[in-house]
Amino acid sequence: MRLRHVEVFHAVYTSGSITAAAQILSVTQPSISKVLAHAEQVLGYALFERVRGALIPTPEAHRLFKSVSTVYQDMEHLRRLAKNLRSSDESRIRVAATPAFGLHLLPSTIASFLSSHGRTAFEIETLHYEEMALALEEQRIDIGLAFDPPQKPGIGIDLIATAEFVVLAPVNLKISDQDVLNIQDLENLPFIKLSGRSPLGQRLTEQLEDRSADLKTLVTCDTYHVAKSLVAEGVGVTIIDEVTALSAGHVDIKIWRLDPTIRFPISVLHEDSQPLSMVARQFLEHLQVKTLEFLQE
Amino acid sequence: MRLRHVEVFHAVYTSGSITAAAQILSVTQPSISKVLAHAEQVLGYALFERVRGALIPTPEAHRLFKSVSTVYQDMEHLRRLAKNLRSSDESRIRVAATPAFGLHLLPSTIASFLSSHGRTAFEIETLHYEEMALALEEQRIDIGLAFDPPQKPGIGIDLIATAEFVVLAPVNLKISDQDVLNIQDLENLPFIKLSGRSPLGQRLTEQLEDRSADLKTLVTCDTYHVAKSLVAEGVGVTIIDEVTALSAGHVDIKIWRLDPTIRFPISVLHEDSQPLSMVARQFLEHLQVKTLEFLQE
DNA sequence: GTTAATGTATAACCGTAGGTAATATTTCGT
DNA sequence: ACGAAATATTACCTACGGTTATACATTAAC
Repeated sequence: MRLRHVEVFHAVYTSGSITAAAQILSVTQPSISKVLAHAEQVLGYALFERVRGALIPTPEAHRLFKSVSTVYQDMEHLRRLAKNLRSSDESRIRVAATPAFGLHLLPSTIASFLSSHGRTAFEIETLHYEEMALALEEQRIDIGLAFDPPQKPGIGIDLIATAEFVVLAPVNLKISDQDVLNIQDLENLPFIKLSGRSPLGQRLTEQLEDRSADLKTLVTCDTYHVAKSLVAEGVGVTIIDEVTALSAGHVDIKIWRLDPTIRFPISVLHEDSQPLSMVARQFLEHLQVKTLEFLQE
Repeated sequence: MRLRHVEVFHAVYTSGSITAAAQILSVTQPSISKVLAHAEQVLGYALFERVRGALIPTPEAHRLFKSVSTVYQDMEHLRRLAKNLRSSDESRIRVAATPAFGLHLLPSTIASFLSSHGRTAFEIETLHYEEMALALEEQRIDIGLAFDPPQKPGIGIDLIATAEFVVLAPVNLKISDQDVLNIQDLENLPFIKLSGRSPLGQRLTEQLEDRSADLKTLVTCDTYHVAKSLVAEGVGVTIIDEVTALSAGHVDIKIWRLDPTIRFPISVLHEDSQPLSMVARQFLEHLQVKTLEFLQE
């Protein structure tokens, strides 16, 4: 069984038709017909039942598909990695960040870094954590910036700062006279919750459970800026990371500190086996300074 | 990057030489030279440094190798699966069992099954659990027989019996006047421990820790029959599954029941998506009956 | 029932990746 | 200096996977 057989089988199985598979793989239909027939011949059994023009996968095809899929995906992964290894430009920094950083802190940091380090090229992506780990493995990015990322073999994590959760509420909503709130103060207000899918959302959910807070969750979302916008619209209150909270555009919103505080790390991710370039390390220094400044406001 | 590039790169990287790689892949040396050169050409960077005849992997090669390995392994897995799907003989039963079952209970069960079901063909393998799960996925076997197997997606587990741990001691060793022992009775004796690598060994280790038993472990081993042989040789005492304990050849060994008992399941594994043949289901019936008989002795 | 539309199979042809054998070249050990 | 061992180069061949053109089968439309 050749790789081409795998690719063709995968395309035919997922598209359900030889003609469609041909389009996916950008070749002509007879080519697919022939390769598929050849595959069935070397395997010794049929992969599809040709019944009245339609292709129906045989039981064997169903069994094969799972394994074929992983081979196919791994091969894609390998191809991307191989491609990204080609161009290693020491004066270019490829950064990925979660949306929380990407929308404000990272751009302003890059702007000030560029003013002192003239000709450095940047590539920026906003990714969620899972894709970030993959992008690092594939060498598509040099550095990732995220809250509280889970450990992964082959990926190094450097702590650059810690931050805390804060409460966001519409500016006209009077919750308390104090400048700090505790979770109980929020119990009767409409609450906007961070999804448990992200590491940070998970950490918050755990903490809320530990403190047996009984919040009235109205909306759940996984991008922190969305939660912030909802608050600005007056939908309800939320508990959110400081970085998003302090980002530009917080008219109509009041920020309260939380008591007791819930802290979390801000970390930089990079591939263990790939030493960072000199510029990249300088940038990380700069990022740390700017982050600390930003949080002190 | 074609699959052939992956195969050739993998062979050269692992063998460290083009000539050796050619032997592994059963082709001639010039072929490898050419394919490797072609791979480097399409990738756009060198994979090996040709320094005085020797091939030294470049940093890029090291980075690629990990991904290449998984593609390679997945492809092997797929090829075996594809091959095993070819020949599905309804009158043949392919069974794998851990050594504990394989050495006595399984052979005697098959013998008695054959006397009533004339022309059934059997294929038997003894495997540890991890390989068993793989063999099921690859359709190399129809049924697996194991103690307390961990759940795995796609693999069904049927309980056929439960058994308990017993103490084995050399026949001349006087431990207690009772017919049952508790763990504390073993505390000053040389102990032979089951490795925590197998599910059963792990379960035992946990139980011993829960009961804070302070045993003097002299030898650790992962095949239960080895522990039994060590006891027969007078090396020490062990706690072992009933099935191994009751297997043939237990002269020189005394079996004690344990109090309180530690029970564990005996289960049959099979692929969820692959319905068992009629004969296979009859065999499982038979196996269950024989197992229960065996444990009642 | 004929026709149009859509999808698959077959035929004839072709370029190239990947195989061969034979030979040159390089480096190491003695 | 020379033989042994590994890699590179050359010339050649085969078959896999591509092409176009066309035949065939099934469904939908009228």
